[in-house]
Amino acid sequence: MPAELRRPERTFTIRQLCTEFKATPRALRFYEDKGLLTPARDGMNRVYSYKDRARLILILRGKRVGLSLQEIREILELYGEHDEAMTQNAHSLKKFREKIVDLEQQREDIEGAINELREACERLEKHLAAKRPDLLPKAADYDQMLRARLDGHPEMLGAK
Amino acid sequence: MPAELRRPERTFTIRQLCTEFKATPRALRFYEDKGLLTPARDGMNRVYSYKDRARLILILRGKRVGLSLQEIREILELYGEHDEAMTQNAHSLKKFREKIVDLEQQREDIEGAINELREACERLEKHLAAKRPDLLPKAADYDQMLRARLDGHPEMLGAK
DNA sequence: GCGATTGTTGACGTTGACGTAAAGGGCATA
DNA sequence: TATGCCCTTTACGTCAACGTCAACAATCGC
Repeated sequence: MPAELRRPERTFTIRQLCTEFKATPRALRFYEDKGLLTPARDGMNRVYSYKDRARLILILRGKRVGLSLQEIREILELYGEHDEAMTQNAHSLKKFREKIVDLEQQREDIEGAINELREACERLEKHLAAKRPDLLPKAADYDQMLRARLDGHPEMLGAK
Repeated sequence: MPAELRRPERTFTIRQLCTEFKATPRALRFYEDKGLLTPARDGMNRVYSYKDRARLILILRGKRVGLSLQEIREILELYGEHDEAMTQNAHSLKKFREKIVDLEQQREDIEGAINELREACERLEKHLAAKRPDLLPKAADYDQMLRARLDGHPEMLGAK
């Protein structure tokens, strides 16, 4: 991650975050509406801190693994005030454990789905290779795709 | 898997499948509407074959990993007529490969999310243990949850 | 000063995946 | 015969997660 981004006093405009993470302003405002983000203001304009940016990363990842905004908010709130009503934290704990079980199941499902898709691809390739080899996509296309994924945010690869 | 369920001539009512997989009749009819299922009929009533049940399992797993019904249908169609328009299959192939990359990313995300949730749980537990040990859930609860998951469909554990 | 760009707040529209209610048929049990 | 229960279809409702559009403010370059 570039040192530039790590400087705690660094701030971001809504558009900067949007282009960085391929989101839309509407989405960020929506998250704010739902209480997942609370950027500062400069007059009317939103000013996102480095912490806000970190939260956004968590939000987006949460979404990718199928969490609802509501669930994501619960998780984010854990990083906030630690000395709230304890019963609520006990409740969070329970829900988190449930979610872990959920995610482990999901991981298994994904393994299975990947395997099935791989097999389906193999069958399709054989089928195509036999009858219409001209339609076979080049291996380069796949490379291209992979690179496109990694290009965007290399710093997220090992992000904690 | 009980031999009973494997007998190819075995059929199921809508309600049987619903209770088995915790779905609703509305959902199954909806899938049928969208072309993902095509059960036989006995008069007006739907009669699901063993194959229909297998498709349903695939549908539900597809959903769990975040596939849309549309995408699931494409996959299911692959198991059907193999000699359709080849260009369409070439298109499917491309989309499948994209989906695989997608799922691999998702798997990474899930790993990360699980780790974070585990850490969060640990922090919470320490916090609670220190201040309100009475609120700590028993380990037995977690066991209970795990068993509840596995109870339902033991045959799905190794399902292909 | 003017247009372009980027920002703001509503308010309404959209899409996917169903839920729900209405209206009815078929069969069993009391 | 009536009371349930489960099945059917058709049609409208809902919820999340935004998209889209309108109307307006602030700032930048020229």
